[in-house]
Amino acid sequence: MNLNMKKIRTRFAPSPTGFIHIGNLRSALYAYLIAKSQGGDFILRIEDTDQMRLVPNAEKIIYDVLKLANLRYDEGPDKPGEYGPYVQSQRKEIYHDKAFELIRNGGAYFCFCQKSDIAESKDKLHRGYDRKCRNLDENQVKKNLESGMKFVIRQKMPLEGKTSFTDTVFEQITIDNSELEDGILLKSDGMPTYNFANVIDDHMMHITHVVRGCEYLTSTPKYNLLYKAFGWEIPEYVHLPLIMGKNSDGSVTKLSKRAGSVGFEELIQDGFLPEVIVNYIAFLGWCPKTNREIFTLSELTKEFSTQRIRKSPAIFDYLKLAWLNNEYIKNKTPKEFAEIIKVYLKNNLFDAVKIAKILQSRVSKLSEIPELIDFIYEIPKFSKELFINKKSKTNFENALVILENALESLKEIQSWTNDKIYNTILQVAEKLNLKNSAIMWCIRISVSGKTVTPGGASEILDILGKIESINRIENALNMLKGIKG
RNA sequence: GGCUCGGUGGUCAAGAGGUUAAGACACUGCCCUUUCACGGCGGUAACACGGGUUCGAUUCCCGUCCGAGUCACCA
Repeated sequence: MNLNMKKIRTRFAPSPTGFIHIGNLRSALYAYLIAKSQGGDFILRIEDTDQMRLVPNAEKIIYDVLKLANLRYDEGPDKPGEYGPYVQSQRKEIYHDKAFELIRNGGAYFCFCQKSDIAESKDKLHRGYDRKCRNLDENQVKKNLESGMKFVIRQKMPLEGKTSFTDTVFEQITIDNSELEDGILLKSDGMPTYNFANVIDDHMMHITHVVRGCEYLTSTPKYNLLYKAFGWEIPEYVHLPLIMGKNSDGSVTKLSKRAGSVGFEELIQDGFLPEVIVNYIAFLGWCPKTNREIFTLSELTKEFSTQRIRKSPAIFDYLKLAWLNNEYIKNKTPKEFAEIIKVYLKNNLFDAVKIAKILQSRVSKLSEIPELIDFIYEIPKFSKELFINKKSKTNFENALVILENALESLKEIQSWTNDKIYNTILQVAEKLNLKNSAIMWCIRISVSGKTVTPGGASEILDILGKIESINRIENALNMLKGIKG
């Protein structure tokens, strides 16, 4: 790194709306990666200037999500730094001062129009505010202010010319100034709009790289005009391609509550591992030089480069996320996985590590677990038709013989281990001159009551233990004999 | 509608002025097998369209079409 270069500082600036959706989190991730890959700082700032949308407890959710995702910030509301406070509602005075400074230097003006008036003055094409107050004479402004009229402060846009800037990802962007509205900087409740606060804060917090979704691409010239009006240096922009969701009608739109409905916490609830979500979203809009797809956060930090960020949007794919989740699950030791699935187990009467082992290759979302293993805790009522299997050639008659013989041999087993159980079953098959799978099938049905189970017959017997296994097989036998068990 | 951006299989996504246009997910065939998975080996499937530039364009340029974003006292 060039020693003359400023230390990189990026920020994640969410609104406390009660949840963090995946698109936001990806912005946070990239901001983190950009800073950390070059030894920079990552800052958290809460943008709570919309008093109408405040959600109680929402700040905590932000902290929790970042913690789970392991995106550690160097400065934030709960981690004081040099440029606080890091919550916008606590910076009201700063914005106020800056807005007035802008009025003094001609970059902004008071507007006394009512919201309702403006709505009427808009033409059919929604061209925005008609700039009625832009040239109010000073005395009138003074009078209005003194009489306590509500006001708003608007940015004074150049009426002609163009504004361009260079984005790290999208390169040169040019917008006609005539497209720019005299947007509101300070609202009538004294709070700044995002458009104003983000510029003030990014500058005052020494943010060097503004990383955000490209929905902000076309409003960036407005911000640059603000920087210019203050005489401030414009930061580097890294606008990210949008993450899209598929709607039920097949159309594709920006990921939101309506489309795709993915919040980070929701995915966790669903049973996706936090590190998997991070790994997956890193690959939505970026990829490394190689074909490798599994990366830890610190590996991503080493590999990340803004040069490889794509411009085109990506659709969020649950299926691929599920695949990745399963890859991670398979890579864990049974003991590690047992720890993770603890909360999904009904009780601890059965060995969690053994259960973990049979689940690892079969689970893509943790939330699938209870249904997969319910039979362990309580065997469901099942029909004896389940004993009929074409492929293993089992039917009521031979099932009866199989179970009787298996029961006898299993009872003999002293050390109840998977290997021992497995070999015993093979011996039964040999003795009866039947396929292994015939014996396996009948036993598995007997102890699980299901045609599809995680794990095979011997693993299940191993988990259930000798007493429970024998008991279940006896019950099955009775059922086959027509005696109600 | 104006403005801005984008367009490689269904999805993610490499790629390069000349390639048999990678890889992954999904789908699918076979093998393995103790059901289902896992694993192994295969398969189907893509450069939106039309003009240029060029010996040669999917790659560069222009137009068309399609898609998305934005146009709030939301961020």
